[in-house]
Amino acid sequence: MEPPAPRRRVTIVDVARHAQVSTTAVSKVLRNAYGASPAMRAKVRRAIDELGYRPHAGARGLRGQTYTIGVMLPDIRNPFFPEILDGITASLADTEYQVLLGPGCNGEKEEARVTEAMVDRGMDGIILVAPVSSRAHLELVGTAVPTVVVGRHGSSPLYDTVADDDIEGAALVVDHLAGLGHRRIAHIEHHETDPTRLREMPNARRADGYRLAMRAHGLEEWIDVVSTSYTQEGGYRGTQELLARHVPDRPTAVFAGADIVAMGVLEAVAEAGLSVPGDLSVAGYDNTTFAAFGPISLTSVDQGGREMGRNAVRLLLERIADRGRPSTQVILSPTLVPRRSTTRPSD
Amino acid sequence: MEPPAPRRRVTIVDVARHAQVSTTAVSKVLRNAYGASPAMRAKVRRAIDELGYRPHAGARGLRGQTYTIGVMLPDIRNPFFPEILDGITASLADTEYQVLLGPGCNGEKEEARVTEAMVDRGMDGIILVAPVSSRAHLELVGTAVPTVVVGRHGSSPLYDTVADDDIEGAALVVDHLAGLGHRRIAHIEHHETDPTRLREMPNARRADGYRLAMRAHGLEEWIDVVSTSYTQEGGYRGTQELLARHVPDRPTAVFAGADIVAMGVLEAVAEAGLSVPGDLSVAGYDNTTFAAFGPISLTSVDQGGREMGRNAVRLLLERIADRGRPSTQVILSPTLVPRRSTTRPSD
DNA sequence: GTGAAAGCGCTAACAT
DNA sequence: ATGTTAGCGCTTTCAC
Repeated sequence: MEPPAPRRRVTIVDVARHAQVSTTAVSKVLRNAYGASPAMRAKVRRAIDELGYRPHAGARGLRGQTYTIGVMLPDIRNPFFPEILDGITASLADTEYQVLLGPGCNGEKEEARVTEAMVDRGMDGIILVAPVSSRAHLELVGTAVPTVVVGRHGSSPLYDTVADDDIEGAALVVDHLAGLGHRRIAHIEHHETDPTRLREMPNARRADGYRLAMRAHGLEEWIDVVSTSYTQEGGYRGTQELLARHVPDRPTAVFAGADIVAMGVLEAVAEAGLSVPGDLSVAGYDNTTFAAFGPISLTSVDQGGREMGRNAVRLLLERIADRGRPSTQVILSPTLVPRRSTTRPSD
Repeated sequence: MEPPAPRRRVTIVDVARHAQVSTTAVSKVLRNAYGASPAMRAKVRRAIDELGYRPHAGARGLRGQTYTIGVMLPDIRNPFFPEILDGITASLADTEYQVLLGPGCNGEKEEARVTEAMVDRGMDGIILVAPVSSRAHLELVGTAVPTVVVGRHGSSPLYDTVADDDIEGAALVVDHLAGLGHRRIAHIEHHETDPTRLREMPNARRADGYRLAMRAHGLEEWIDVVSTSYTQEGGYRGTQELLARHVPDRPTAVFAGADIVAMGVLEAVAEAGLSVPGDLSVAGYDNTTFAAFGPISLTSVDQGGREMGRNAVRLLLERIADRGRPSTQVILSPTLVPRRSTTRPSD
C-alpha cells in the first residue's frame, strides 16, 4: 500500500493566474481590504472556489496575521474548563480566527513551554486560563502578543483579565451553610506559598473569602482549613486529615474549593462509612456537570464559564484591533446552586 | 496604563551577526544538521542564549518543518480522551515537537474546519482521535500531511491507525455478566446509520461484539439494543426507554457503550428508585477516572489510552521520517476492570 | 482601482 | 566546513 506523492498546494499565484489578475488583488480580496472593485472580487472568489485554494497561515503570519488564537487550559481533566472553552469557540465561530489549545499544563515549566510555543507560532492572540506562571512571565507573553488572563486576579498594563469574584463565591457557600445551621464548616484549599499567587490565584481568594465569611458570621473559632491541592486526590487526603484531626468532634460541613476536590471528599466520606448529607454536608465550586449529576447532586458555585470565555474573546479582539489601549479587568459575579449534598446539621 | 510598544523579535540574522557567522551556520546548528564544527556550534549556541533567540515556527514551515503536531479530540468532556493525550504528550516531551489541540468537535463540519486549519498551519503531523469524517476526507488529510487515526477501524494506504479490539472488549463485558448469571443483558449504543461508520466506528463494533457474544452464550433471544448516543444524556434516555419497554420484566444488567453513557444510566436508575447493583448491574467502557471513583465503582473496559497515544506518536514519527512507507494498523487488546457496579442477579 | 516589487524569517541548493 | 543566494507564500509599500 504505497501512498502516492502529495501534490503541490494551490498558492495565491495559481489563483492570480487563473483569475488573470495580480497576486496583490487576490490578497486584497482575501483580507477584504480596500482597493478591489466588485467585479474583481467576484472574479477572484470564483477562481478561489474553482481551485479549492486556502491561504497558508504560516506564510500570512510572516507579514500579517496567522488568524490563530491560542488557548491554554491548566488541566483538561477538570470539567470546569470546557465551559470556558465553549464560550471562547462560540464567540469565535463566526470569525476567521481558529482556536488551538495547548495541552494540559501543571507547572510553570510546562506553561512556559506552551506559551513560548504559541508566541513562536505567531498566534494573533493568547488566552491563558488560570495560569500559575510568575507575573513577569505573563507580562513577557503580553508584550509579545495580545493576551487575556482568565480566572486569575491581579492586573497589569500588559494584559487584560477576566475573573469571577472568588471572595464573594466563597461567601455564598458559607452563608448558605451557616444559614442551614452549620458552625463547624471546614475548607479544603489548594496549597499556595508564593506571595504573588497568594494574592492573585482564585484558590487563595476562595480561602480568604471563606475566612472572611466565617468571621462575618461570628464563627472564627471554627475556622478550619486543610491545605492540599485542587485535585480529586487532594480532596480525598484532605478529608482523611479532617476526619482524623477531629475525633469525635468532626465538622458538619465541608466547603471544597472546587468540584473536583469535592469528588475526593465524597470518596473519602463513603470510605469512612459516613453519608452525605446525613453525616456531613459537602459543597464545591465551579458547578461542573459532575455536580449536576443526579446521584451526586452537589451544591456548588457557578462562575459562568461561558460568560468568562465570551468576555475573554471580546477583550482579546479589542486588543488585537488596538494594541495601545489601556488594559481592562472584568469581574463577574458568581451564583450559588444549592443541591442535595447540603442540608441542616443532624445534631 | 498604556502598554509600551513591543520590541522587534530576535531573528536568525541577529544571531549570525552577534556570533560573527553566516545565517546558514546558525540554521545548521538549530537543526543539528551536518556541516558545523564543534567550535561553530558552541559559538552559535552562546549567541542564541545571550540574545534569547527562538526560531519562528511559521517561517521555518515555509521551507522546512513547523515542529508542530496537531491533535483532534472529538469531545473534551469525555474523560477517556485525556488518557490518549497523556500518551501523546509524554512520547513527544523529549522531542522538539509541540502538540496543539483542535477544540472539541461534534460533527463532520467542525471536524473539517479543524483539520483544514491544521493543514493550513503547516502541521508536520496530525493525530485524529475517533473522527467521524468520511473516509474520503480522512484520506484528503492523509495526503496533505502525515496522519494517524486513533480509535477507529478501517485501513487506508493514506494514513496509519491505532485502535483497540472493540469486539473483544464488548465480549469481555458480556462474558463477565453472563458468568455472574445474567441473561437479560441490554446494551446502549451510539446510533449510527452511515455504512462506512457502521464498519469503522468503535461504537458500532462494540454493538456488534455485544451481539456476537450474546449469541456465543446462547442468549440471542435476550439481545436488546437501545440506540441513543455516547453522552450522559444518551445513557439517561436509553435507560428510561429500557425500563419503560420491559415492565415488569426489565433487564438485570446494562452494558453501556462508554463510561459517560453509564453516568446517564446511573442517573436514570437512581431516579427510578432502583439501586445498583442490587436491582441492576451496570458496566461501561473506557475505564475513566469516573469509573474508578469510589462511590460509583463502575465495572469497565480499559483500552489503554496512554498506550494508544504512544503508538500513535510512534507511527506518526515513522511516517514523518518516511512518507513513502506502507501504512500500518495497530490493534491493542482491552482488559476488563470489574468493580462493584456488577454482581449476580437477585432473582 | 490595479499591479510590480520588496521583504517577512527561515532553509536548501549551491558555491567555495 | 563555511558562506552566498534563491525562494517558500503571502502582505505591504508604492508606483501607475
